[in-house]
Amino acid sequence: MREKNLLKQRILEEAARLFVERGYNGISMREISEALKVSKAALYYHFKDKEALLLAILTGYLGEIETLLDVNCPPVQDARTRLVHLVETIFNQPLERRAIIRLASQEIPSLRSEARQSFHALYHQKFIGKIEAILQDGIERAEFKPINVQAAAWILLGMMYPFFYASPERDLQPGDPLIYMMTEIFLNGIAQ
Amino acid sequence: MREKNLLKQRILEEAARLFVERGYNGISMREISEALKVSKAALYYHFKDKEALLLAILTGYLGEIETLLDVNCPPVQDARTRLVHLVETIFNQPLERRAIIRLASQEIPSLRSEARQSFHALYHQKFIGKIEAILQDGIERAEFKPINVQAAAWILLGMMYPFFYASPERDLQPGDPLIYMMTEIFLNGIAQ
DNA sequence: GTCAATTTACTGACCGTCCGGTAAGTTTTT
DNA sequence: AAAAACTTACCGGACGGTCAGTAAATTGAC
Repeated sequence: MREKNLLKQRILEEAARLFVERGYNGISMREISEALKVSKAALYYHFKDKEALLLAILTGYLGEIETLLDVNCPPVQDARTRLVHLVETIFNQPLERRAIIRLASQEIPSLRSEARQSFHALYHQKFIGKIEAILQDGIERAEFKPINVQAAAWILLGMMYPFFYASPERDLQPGDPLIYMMTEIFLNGIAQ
Repeated sequence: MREKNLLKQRILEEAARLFVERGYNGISMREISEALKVSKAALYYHFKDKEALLLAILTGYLGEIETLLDVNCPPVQDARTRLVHLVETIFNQPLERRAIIRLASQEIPSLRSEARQSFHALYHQKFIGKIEAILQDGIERAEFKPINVQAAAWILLGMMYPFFYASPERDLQPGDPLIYMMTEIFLNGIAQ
């Protein structure tokens, strides 16, 4: 039982790396299998098809980030503090993990419509919705202006987006002053 | 001469629409030709290969936006005004054109390395560089804090990024208060 | 504890389809 | 007539995906 599903985990990691680098449609199953030095059919033993592999990567990461956000931004503080912790939580993730957030929003159109709809709901439930909830809470506590929470969540996410690209100069380490700057810019903008 | 290159123009428009919708690697030459009701080979009469078609779309739009920015944000005003006009200029573009900015940053990794490098330079020269120049000017005029202009340009662009996706609710019309809000958030954040 | 039966975790060969791209011929414009 | 603007027919190869087979691990009857 100790080493069970070792290959499955390696497939998830390597495929995530490659999809982030060159996009879902830019990577073939053959390339993934060759990178792992296994047969292509081995991928299909662990995942029904290519789309299932992508979905496993995305939903797996969404689960991770949901847990982290629930732990780091519980609704027991003021909304400002919670937003600061949310941004910090995201940038505490290594760039290769963070980049999966970009992969998700980028590759949603690549999913077949059934999977697309259900994944879109999950993405909102486990990630975007958390941001919107904090913003809504801040408005009700009169910490923030009565803004459009959906749009505000997009804008906050958008500010971070450039730092979800795998590139050394965009790899902000925890504590980088730019993270602080981004948070301040946004919070000052929406503060009541 | 009147109708010269009529098909070429239609190819550029239809391919842009499809690439924006499903990505460069998600659209085949056959699909583009079928959408235009011409043969696939007709595309190859006007464009050397698929990559040349993508590059023509991207560089064509970069040329457009460069002209617009040079006209609307000349270096004869304060940096704040120029940035306001820059954001307005972008949102004066119809969503389907704006979305090409996203296409560019998204599909740069899909280009073969030679084209990738030269296009990356062009992208900087005609677009990102303009934003950085205004920011640099604002810093020198002591309008803005002495920030990292490259990162600040990314953040400004990032804030707009969610509105570069083709979706009705993200289609900000010129004059939408959200545009004003975005600009204010950013400018307040970097103002000296 | 042994050993046959079954399940797990793969491999190698192969499938039909679609891909980007081309060569040669045909129609249309000048 | 000749150049421009296509179409038709085709190519080799890569694509996602499947299938039969198998070595190794696990299980269960005795």
